[in-house]
Amino acid sequence: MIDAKTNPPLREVYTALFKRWGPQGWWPAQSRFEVMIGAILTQNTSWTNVERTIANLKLNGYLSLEKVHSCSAITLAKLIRSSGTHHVKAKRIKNLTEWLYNEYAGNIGLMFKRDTPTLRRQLLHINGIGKETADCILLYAGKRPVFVVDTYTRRVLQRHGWIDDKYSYDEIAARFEQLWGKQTISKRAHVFNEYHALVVKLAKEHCLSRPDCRECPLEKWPCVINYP
DNA sequence: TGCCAGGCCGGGT
DNA sequence: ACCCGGCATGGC
Repeated sequence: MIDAKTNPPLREVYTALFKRWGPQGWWPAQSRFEVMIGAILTQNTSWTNVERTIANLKLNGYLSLEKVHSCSAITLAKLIRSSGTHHVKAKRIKNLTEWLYNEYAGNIGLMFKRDTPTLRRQLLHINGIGKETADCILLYAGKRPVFVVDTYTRRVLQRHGWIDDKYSYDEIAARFEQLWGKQTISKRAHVFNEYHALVVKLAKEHCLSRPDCRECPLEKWPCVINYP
């Protein structure tokens, strides 16, 4: 007996989303360091505000590890003001760069030679980097096959009755990761990259702005609860 | 105008 | 083990 709760159609959902919108080209950045900074800046913050910040950092020549590491947290905070909670985020970014220098001599290439479980554990030890931020770095800067679970992912899954709200981050990620378990690492990384980006697109451009959900790519799987 | 955005931490039960 | 306030800007 297969019910949607224990066996949600996550593969079919991916197919439907990808067929509808195609590849999303995430993460929008020109370097791995830019991905890492962006992952912290976007915590509870809209991407348009982060874009402003990234542009400002670039304009002032602060989009390099060396520069960010050598400046003060106050200086950095002023530069990233448009992302909100800037004093908190300046400290978090400094924590990250300090760790990069202490652990990897400021060499991001060296850092990404680590295996995924070790690297994830290390990232989670940095104050200001939680599971989603760590996984964004692993997936979008490191091409590791980890699934990023954000609030949009939870909402979409809940809305269709595929999870209840007590599911942990790791349990949800494992559901996705297991479904592509037999694929190669690069194939999984590619799918998880596009999948997360497509969920964000679905939530932002459909579910949030159109509660009626007409033309929804997931109309084959009707919503069972109202969108929160 | 008030509410929210691609979270996370620390202190309190 | 949960629950909650704080952080803070810019867009609708």
